[in-house]
Amino acid sequence: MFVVIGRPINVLLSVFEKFNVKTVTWERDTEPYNKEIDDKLFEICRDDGIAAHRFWGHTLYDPDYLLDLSDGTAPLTMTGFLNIIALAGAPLKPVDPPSSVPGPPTDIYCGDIFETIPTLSDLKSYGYNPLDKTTKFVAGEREAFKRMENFLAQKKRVAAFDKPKTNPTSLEPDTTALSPYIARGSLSSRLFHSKVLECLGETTNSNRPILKGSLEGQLYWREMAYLIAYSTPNFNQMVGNPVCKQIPWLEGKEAKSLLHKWEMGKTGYPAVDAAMNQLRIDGWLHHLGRHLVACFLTRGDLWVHWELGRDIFNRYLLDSDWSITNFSWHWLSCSAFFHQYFRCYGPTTFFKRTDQTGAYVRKFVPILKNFPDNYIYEPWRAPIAVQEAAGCIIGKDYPMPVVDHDVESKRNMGKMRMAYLNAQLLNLNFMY
DNA sequence: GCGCCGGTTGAAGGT
DNA sequence: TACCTTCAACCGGCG
Repeated sequence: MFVVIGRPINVLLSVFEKFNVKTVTWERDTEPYNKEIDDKLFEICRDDGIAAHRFWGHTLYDPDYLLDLSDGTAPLTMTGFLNIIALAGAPLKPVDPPSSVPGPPTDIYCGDIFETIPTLSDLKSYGYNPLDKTTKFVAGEREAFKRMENFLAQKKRVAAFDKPKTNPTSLEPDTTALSPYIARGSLSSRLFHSKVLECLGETTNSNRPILKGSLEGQLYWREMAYLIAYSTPNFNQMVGNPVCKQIPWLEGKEAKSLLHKWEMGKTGYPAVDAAMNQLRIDGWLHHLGRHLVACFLTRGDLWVHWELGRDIFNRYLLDSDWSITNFSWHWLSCSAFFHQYFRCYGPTTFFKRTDQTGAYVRKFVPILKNFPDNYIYEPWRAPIAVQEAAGCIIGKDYPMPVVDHDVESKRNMGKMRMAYLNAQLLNLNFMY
């Protein structure tokens, strides 16, 4: 592997010239930035008489094929998406790796090119600004395969897997935690899909219903997010995004201050703060933990713009993924796909379902570790004597709640109602 | 235009 | 324990 650094088209052109390249193959990508490079490169190859072969490899299906099957418009519900999948047939199979590849050219220097894979420090001089932290996720394909095989060896767990029922407060991930490997390309979605079916004794040809919460269903959620992200203009923002509800979120100074408290785990709600601390420490957070904090930041409590929360997620998540992260923030903020804004996650109640003693909070907000169970999710309600005994005074050692959830969540439901009404009025004005 | 239905994962209070 | 209803009452798609 060579790593070449610079503006993609520029460095590729210099490599083409240097090695007198006749054929180029590459993997296509759905994100706007890569789409533009893909198309430009394809044109350049065509004009220069270089054979160009580009393939979809990151998703189960060729997104253009799925769009053709759905009249050019991506379905906005999972049910609609699965109808398209029923037409599309089985996903592409993973391809075996080649048994051998040609050796590298001997003379490889052409500008900023690394003969071995550069380290993060090497990249700092190019403006890359990595977080200075360690993670328990070891990088690489070997590790990805090991984790996948370990999970798939638990056949009952694989067969019974139902994402909404997994435990967000488990101290070890209750889900596969393969997302960093899939997002970064260490584990192919097609390989994982075929291994899951193999493990369940299923074939891609049988006419089984696909359960939305199953492992297979999860891969189809990913696929749907990619298709929508691929085919929706301005999908990474609210303005100019045709599927996104226009909602008057907080954006300025006030939003920045609330956002910072949220990011740093200082909202005063232990469940929210524990989840945000895990996000920053581990670079990973359970799906439902993400739901809790994303709802809290946006429509639930703080009314901060989802784009700001999305940026924080992308900074810390090892599995950050342009399509999926944007899709999910639409969902949680009730900006698209999900509209039942009156269903709101409770910052003091949601984690209690799976963790009555607050073990998760005690791990990730250790200042609270000596609070009794009945105050662990609302420590400000503890009598001062209890706070003193726990060695943590609320308002001094740990913040008071940044907002009153009972008041703000109700008020925000009213704001959501108004925003939806305004959207309808705008549509009417447009029509008449 | 209207009504009906389904929508991956809420909370609280039931059986 | 697993499932039910109610609460505030949404959207998009379909007939």
